[in-house]
Amino acid sequence: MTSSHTSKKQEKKQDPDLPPTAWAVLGLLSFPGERTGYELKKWADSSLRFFYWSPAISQIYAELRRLEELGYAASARSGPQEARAKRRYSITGAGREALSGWAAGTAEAGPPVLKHGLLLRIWLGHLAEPARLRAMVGEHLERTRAELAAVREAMEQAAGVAEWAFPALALRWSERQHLAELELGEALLTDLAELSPQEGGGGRQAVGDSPTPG
Amino acid sequence: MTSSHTSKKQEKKQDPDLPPTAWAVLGLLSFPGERTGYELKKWADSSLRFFYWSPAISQIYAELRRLEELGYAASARSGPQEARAKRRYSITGAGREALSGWAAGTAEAGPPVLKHGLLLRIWLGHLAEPARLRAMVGEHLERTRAELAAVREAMEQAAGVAEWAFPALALRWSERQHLAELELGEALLTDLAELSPQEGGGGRQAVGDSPTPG
DNA sequence: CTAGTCATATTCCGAATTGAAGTAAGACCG
DNA sequence: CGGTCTTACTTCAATTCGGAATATGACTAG
Repeated sequence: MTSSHTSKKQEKKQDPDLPPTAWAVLGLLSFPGERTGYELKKWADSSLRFFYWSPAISQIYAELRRLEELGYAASARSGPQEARAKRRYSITGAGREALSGWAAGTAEAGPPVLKHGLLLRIWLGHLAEPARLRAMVGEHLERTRAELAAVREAMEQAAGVAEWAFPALALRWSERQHLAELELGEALLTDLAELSPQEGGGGRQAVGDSPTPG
Repeated sequence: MTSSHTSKKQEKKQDPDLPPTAWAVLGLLSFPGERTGYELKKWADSSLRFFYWSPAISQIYAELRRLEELGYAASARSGPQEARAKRRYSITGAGREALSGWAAGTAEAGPPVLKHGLLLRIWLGHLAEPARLRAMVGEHLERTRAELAAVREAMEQAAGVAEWAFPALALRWSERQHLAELELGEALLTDLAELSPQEGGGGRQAVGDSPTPG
C-alpha cells in the first residue's frame, strides 16, 4: 500500500481528471487478476485496440506508475522463486471506486475520434491517379477483412466467460463496425468509379479487378 | 545517420518522413487559393475532422513554419492596402510534388484508428448500472445525429464545385459512416437489453443470472 | 552444450501534439 | 464611445507517443 506521506493531499474529491489513457489502463486492471505492464499491452493490442486504440507500451508503464502514486493501483515485485523479475499490478479499492465514478460521468465521453488515413488520401484524390485510389481502397478492404478476423478471434477468447460479458459486447460492436466499414469501402469504390470512369482511351486499366457479377 | 548539412531547401530526397499532420496541412493548402493559418483551422474543423481529426491551431501554425522551411509552402504578408496584417500561405511546386508522392505511397496508410469513448465505457460495463449504460448510448445517438447534420452542411458547401469533388466524396463517405454509426448504436442498445433486461423493481441485478433462453 | 534468436519486461528520450493563455487589431452594435 | 466579437498569431508547459536501448530467461539448431 502507498501509505507514505507524499504530501499528495487528499484526492478524495472526484476523479482527478486523468487522461483517458489512465482510465483505460485502470480499466484493464479492473478485470480479475494481476498483470505486468507487458501483459497489459498485449491484452490491449488484442482487444481494446479495436474500438479504443492501444497505448504505447512506454505510456502504459508511465500510467501504471501514476496510478500507483494515486493509490489506484498496487504493485508487487515477483519474489526470488520466480525465474524472471517482474512487477505485477492490481487495482485497489480506491482505484475501482474512482474508475466507477469516471465510467458513470456523463460529460466526459466526447465524440468518437476517427483518424482514417485512407480517407485523407481520398480527400486528396485530385493529386493521384484514379486507378491508384481504387487500388488503395482495395487494400483497405483486405486489411479490414483481416482485422475482422482478428476481432472474431478475440471474441472467441471472451466467449462464455461471465466476467468478460461486457468486453464481449464491445467486440460484437466492433465486429459489426468492421462489417460496416467493408460496406463503406465498397460504396466508396462505386463513387470513385462514377467520378472518374475507366478511361478506355489510354488503355490504362491497372487495377485488374473483376467486375462484379450481378 | 542523416547528413549533417542542414541547408534549407536541399531536401530533394524523398518525403522527409513528416508526421501526418504536416501532410494534412499541406493537403489543405493544395486546394486553390491562399489562406491564413486561422482559415485553415476553420476549414479543418468543418470538413477534415469528420474523417481525420483537426489539429490544434498552434500545431497548424507550427506545421506551416516547417513546411515553409522545407520549401513546400510559401507565405506572404498582406500589404498595407489590406486592413488587417496577416500571412497567407500557398503550396509550392515542390510541395505539391512531395504531397503527391506521399499520397501515392502505399505503405503509409496504416489502419484507421478509432477512439470511441462510449465503447470504452461499454467495455467497462461491469462497473456501471445497466440503465446508465443505456442512457449513454442514447446520448451518443443524439450526438451522432447532430454530427450527421454537420456533415451534411459541409456537403452543401462542397457541392457543385469541381475542385472539391474529392472532398465531397470523403464527406459522402462520412455521411454513410455516421448513418452506420447510428445503426451500430441501435444494435448495441438491443444487445445491452438482452444482457441485462429491464428491472421492474429497484434491485440491481448483476451479471451471472442470465435468463437468456437457449 | 552453445550460439542465436525469440519472447518477456522495462526504461529512456526526443519529438509530436495539445490546450490554454496572452496579445493585438479590425468589425459590429448600440 | 465603449464593449464585445471575430480574426490572426505566438508562446509555453504539460501530455503523449513511438522507437531505441537494455536485460534476461527460454527455446532451437547444429
